[in-house]
Amino acid sequence: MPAINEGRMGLNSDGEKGDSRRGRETGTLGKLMALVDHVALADGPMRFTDILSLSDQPRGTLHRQLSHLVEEGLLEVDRDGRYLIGIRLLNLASRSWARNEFRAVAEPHLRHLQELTGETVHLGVLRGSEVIYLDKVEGRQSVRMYSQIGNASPAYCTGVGKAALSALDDLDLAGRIAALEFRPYTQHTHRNAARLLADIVEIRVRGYAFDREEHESGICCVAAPIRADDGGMLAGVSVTGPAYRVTSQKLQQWAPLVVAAADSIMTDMRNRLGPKR
Amino acid sequence: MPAINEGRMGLNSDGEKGDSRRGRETGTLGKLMALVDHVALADGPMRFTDILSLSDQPRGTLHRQLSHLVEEGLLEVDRDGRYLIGIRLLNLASRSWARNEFRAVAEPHLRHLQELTGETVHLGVLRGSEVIYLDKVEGRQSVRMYSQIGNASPAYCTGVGKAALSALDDLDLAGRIAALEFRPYTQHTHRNAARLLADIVEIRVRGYAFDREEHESGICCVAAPIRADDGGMLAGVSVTGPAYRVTSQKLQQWAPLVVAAADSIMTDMRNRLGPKR
DNA sequence: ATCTGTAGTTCCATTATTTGGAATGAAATT
DNA sequence: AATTTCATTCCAAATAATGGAACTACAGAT
Repeated sequence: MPAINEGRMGLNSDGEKGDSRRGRETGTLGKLMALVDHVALADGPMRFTDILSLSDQPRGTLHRQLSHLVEEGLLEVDRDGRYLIGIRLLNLASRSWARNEFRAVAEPHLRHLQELTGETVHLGVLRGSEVIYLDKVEGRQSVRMYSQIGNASPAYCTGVGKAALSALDDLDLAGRIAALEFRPYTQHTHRNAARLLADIVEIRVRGYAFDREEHESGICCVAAPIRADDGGMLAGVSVTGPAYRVTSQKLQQWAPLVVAAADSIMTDMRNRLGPKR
Repeated sequence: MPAINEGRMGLNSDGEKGDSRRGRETGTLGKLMALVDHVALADGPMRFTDILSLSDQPRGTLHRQLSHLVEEGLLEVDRDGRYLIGIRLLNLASRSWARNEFRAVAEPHLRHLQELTGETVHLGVLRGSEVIYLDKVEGRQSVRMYSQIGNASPAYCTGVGKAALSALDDLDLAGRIAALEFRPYTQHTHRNAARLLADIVEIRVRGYAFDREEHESGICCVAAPIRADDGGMLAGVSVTGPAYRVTSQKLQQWAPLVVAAADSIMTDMRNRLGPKR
């Protein structure tokens, strides 16, 4: 089965602004991180002038900002003076991943779910109106494992994303949906808020979500929401596979397993965090 | 300690080429990233007061700084108000990794090297006096796949690190070594600059480096340097395995293969970058 | 209930950093 | 050689960060 990632990376993170524009300004940091985003979202290395045209800042200002980012290792310059994302980010991220408690708690359950179903299992957290994949367990180890982890996908057309959205209260949900731009990745992608909301209502009743080729043709999944105790964090777990193998019956059959895995993760989180402190 | 640089010390502490110096002139960003580092390096979530005791800043200042970092997603707060590394970093890092040209060019060669030797192959880049692992190809291991990617290890006691150091000119090398703190990870770890320098001289002559349980007991490797065209970036490739399986003979036997892989990667980089623009 | 200590948050005049227009370099292109 | 494009440096003015202190919240002890 072809990986669910690689070629699409440039596209899927493009359209939507991952998090609704907060009224708050973070001053200097916000401006700098916006630059990092520009460089991260670009298809390749960017020249000074490329960035200048995207950011509405004067030359002198931009130049110093980029210099600072490079000095801190958040960006790098290649020998042609073009800007790239720096590897310091990789280092920071690997730490954040290795020490992420939620991920560590979930891992055995993901593995178990993978063994039960034989298909790929994903763990993703909701961030704004995107899902960021925190972990992935595949059957036969294919190589491009890391490529999926850390990837962002739109919440409205992925199983994990819709499952997580379904756990939001109406107000919050409405806010995030308002920030969406519905982009037709496949013939089955929801085209508007009404269709998405109808789907989410069903998901709330059922307790689990389906994605039948909504994000990528030929890829289906069933997913269940994971609610954090404090409600601050929402996540989801899913079983994903190619449509020719993962039939509707299979999805139905796996749904209780996925829900059970999600519940186990929630329970473990509560148990681990409760007595700890 | 035999002075390779006694008289140069004054010079290279001033030299601004290597970024090993923490002479931060990045203003606000530098202070903020130092906080991110503190949180990233901690063993677990940190309370406000914990960070306060590490950073020498007033309460009010620190509070606002942390707020900004959280708002930008570089940090997160858990339900107890403790600070963690944010997943936005994971997302940025996955992009930097997926689009890293060097990694992409090297990958097939790493895979080939893995097949030839049957052991684990690493690709790492030198950053200051640390090595950050960019990629890893394992034989059949199922679990710890990306635990290594993005990790930083000291350059002076890893194969990849020593190989990369050996490609530096004397001045730069002296500067980075001056910044080192020799920590005895194992019985075989170099304890001082003299021993390390002697090793590096040998590596320069041979063209490849050994690590015989210098960083981790029971783990050996052979590594070769990868010099970037512009000299700005240095990297290394290595074959690593457990000492009981990876004997000295094996290391010797693999050395030419590792060097050949490194050379192929260099060639490919030149060919890809040259005509491209 | 009150006191006391610890942890976290907010406020605002002062201070230091960032800003941005314009001038200067440095390369390509004509 | 002249022109255009791109990148870098400078410095007065604008703005954002600073830090001391006052304030809230909560826990445990008296």
